[in-house]
Order: sequence, then C-alpha cells, then structure tokens
Amino acid sequence: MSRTTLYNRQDSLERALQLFWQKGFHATSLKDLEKALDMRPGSIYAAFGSKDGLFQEVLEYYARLALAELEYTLKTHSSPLMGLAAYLRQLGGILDKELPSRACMLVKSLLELGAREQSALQKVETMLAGMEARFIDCFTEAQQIGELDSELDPIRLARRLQAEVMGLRAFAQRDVDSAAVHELAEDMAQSIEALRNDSAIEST
Amino acid sequence: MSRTTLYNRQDSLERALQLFWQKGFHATSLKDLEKALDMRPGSIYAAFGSKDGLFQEVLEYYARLALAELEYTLKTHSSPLMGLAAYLRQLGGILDKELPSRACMLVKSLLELGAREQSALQKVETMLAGMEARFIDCFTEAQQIGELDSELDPIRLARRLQAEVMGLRAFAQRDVDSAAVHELAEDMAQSIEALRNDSAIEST
DNA sequence: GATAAAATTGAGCAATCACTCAAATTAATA
DNA sequence: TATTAATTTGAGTGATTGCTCAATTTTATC
Repeated sequence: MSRTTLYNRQDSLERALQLFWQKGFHATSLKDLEKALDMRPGSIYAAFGSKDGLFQEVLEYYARLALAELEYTLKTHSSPLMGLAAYLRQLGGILDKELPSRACMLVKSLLELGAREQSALQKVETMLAGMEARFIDCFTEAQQIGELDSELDPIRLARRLQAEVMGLRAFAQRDVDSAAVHELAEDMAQSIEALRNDSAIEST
Repeated sequence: MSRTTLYNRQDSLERALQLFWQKGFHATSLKDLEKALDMRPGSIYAAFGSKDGLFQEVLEYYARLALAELEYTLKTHSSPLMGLAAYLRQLGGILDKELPSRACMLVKSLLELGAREQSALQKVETMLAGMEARFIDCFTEAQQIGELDSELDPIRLARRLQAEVMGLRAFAQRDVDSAAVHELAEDMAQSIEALRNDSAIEST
C-alpha cells in the first residue's frame, strides 16, 4: 500500500522561505515556486493546499527559526539584559551574512499583506506577539534577579525593544554600509545595557 | 487649438496615493486605479506613462508631504531637539488618525520592491537619505546652539532616529492599542530629550 | 460654424496569474 | 509478480495582469 512522499517537506519549506523572504508574497509566483521546489503545480497543491497555505507554513518555519536564534543568544549570555544587548549586536552584522533580505520577514509580511490575506496576517500578528512575550519574560526575569529596576514596566520595555529591532532591520534594508548598521546596533545595545542596575554591573 | 486636461494631476496623485499606500505596489491593480482616478487606461498611460511611472510620482508626492510635516513641526517648536521630540510624540497619535496605513510608505516600498522595480527603489533610497539628511541638520544645529553635546555624532544620532521612526511606525501597523503606540512614542521622545545639555534645559 | 490639435475612450491584446484534474508513475503490500 | 493506493505529472482552465491604439470626443482658435 501507499507510496512514500518523494519530496522532503522541510527542504521544500526552506527553499520556499528563500523566495518568499526575498520577493514577498505577491511578487513570488507559482512558476517561481515550481522551479525552486522542483515540483509540479499538482504536487505543490497536494502538499500545501494553496499558495497562501504554503506561505503560512513558511511563516511558521521562519518564526520557529527566529525564536530559536533569540533563545540561543539569551542562553549563551550571563544575564537577560546582556543577552538582549548581544542579540542587538548580532543583528548589527546582518549585512555581512548573505540572507534573502535584511528585513524581518514577519515585518515585511505585516506591511505587505492586506485583507485578502487575512489569515496569514493574523498568523504574523500572533508571531510578533510571541516575540514580544519573550522580550517581556526577559525583562521580568531581569527584575527578579535584580538586574533591572523594578519600577520599570517590562511590557513597555519589550515593545520598545521590538520597535528597535524592527527599525534596525528596516534600516539595514537601505543601501548603507555595514559599518553604519553595526554602529546603530551598538547604540541600541548600549541603551539596553544602560538599564542595568549598578549592583548588577559590579558583579560582572 | 489644443484641449486643456480634464483631470487635475494633484488630485489624481492624491487618490493614487491612498491606494498605493494602503495596498502596496503589487497588490494595486490598474483596475483599482482606473476606478479610484475615474480615468480609463489610455488616459492614465497618457498622463503617467506606466503603472511604475505613476507609482514613482506618487512616491515623490508622499515624500514632499512627509518632509513638509517634519519641517512644520520643527518650525513650531523652540529648539531642534524639542522639535524632534515633538515629531515623535506626534507619530504616537498615528493610530487615531485615519490613514491608508500606519507604516511609512517609503519603508513599505523599501521592503516590498525588488530588482524589477529598481528605478522606484532607487527613488525610495534617495528620499530616505533626504530624511536622514534633515535629521543630521537638526542635530548639527542643536550642537551649534549648545543644546547638544558637541562630542556626539550627528550622523549616528540621525540614523538612530530614522530607525526609531521606522520601528515605531512598523510597530503601529500591528494590531495594538493606541495607548501602546503613544507610550512607545513617549519613550522615544524622552530619549531625544535626554540628549539635551543641562544649560539648554535651564533656559527653557 | 469650420478646422485642427490635443485629450479621452474602451474594446481588446498577449502574457501571466493561481489553480485543476485525468492520466501516468511509483512504491508498499499481497 | 500482481494488486492497489498514494503520489506526481503537466497540459490546460478561466480570470486577471499591465498595457495599446484606432476611433471618438472635446476645446481653443480662426
């Protein structure tokens, strides 16, 4: 009975991600996808239902990667605030890597998608809320260990940080030097570090 | 001889701006434009050459408005830094207005357009550089009147501010409360005000 | 009112869009 | 090896894309 799928789903998502991330949803045609995935239209529709369906699965894949990267950076640093600062500095090197786009794919989608792609847009919103939630946890944890003033609002700080990341990556999409983006990220990282309590700094 | 144009060019640009700003370049069809401008395809092409040509003229119109708004805010405030802070606070109210999009149309275009729209993309880049240049002038002037520490780099501050504006407006495109955006803008505005020299603050 | 030049029209072009489905192919089981 | 069910194929669907141009309409001048 049956026949095992020829195409590796993860691999297909990876290839589709390259395309969608670079060109956006509307500018990516099914012809493009057929070529990139080396699949015929029928196979694509059997596997993913529609262009929109494939896009949404790609979005989830992207968000999973993005969250994992943040998680790794946080884990490999000594404290929440130092971890967030490192995350920003890491983004400062985004022009050196060879990526489909410097801008965040969630933000690209947030700005591009309209009411006709409401379902995907909702997914984007949920994922951005997830990122914000992770930032909130960071600041809350920083307060609990005495790294951050307990008077400050973790939610407000998290939103500010998310806006900074969005801005940094949108700016990096401009035709600018790598050095300019590094400097920008450095300035943002120092703003995070400036939030640290003196006592927390002494213990470093 | 001759016949005067029936359609008002400025009015057409205004209507096209609403569409392009809301839906983006790719998702806006000529059918959409025909309806919005109440013009038949031939007239549109006689007046603007192509969809891309119309889009570029709309971009220029948008940038002119955006720069004028910044200029007005700067002029109606007591100093460069207070003007920039006011500009940010003003953006905090963006959710209250009824605009085609909360995101900056230049940033939307920067993230959406690809190599196939290279000419428009170049225009976007130039206009963003123009905005950055205006910010640089502000910080430089602030230094000249002693409002800003002369050790600081106006270029670096300007890029940071541009990234903040990009981030604020991208964040505002999310499904969030007006209050959250106001708070975010307030925090950014205070970061600008924190740059002011003590002597400048005393003289207020 | 006749003339001429410019502006506007809208049917329709070739190309591309996302997508379908009957037929062919494949692989696991009997 | 034959059977069977799942997978893959790719020619082709109708709709929509950006755009053209011959014909029509309009207005300024004589």
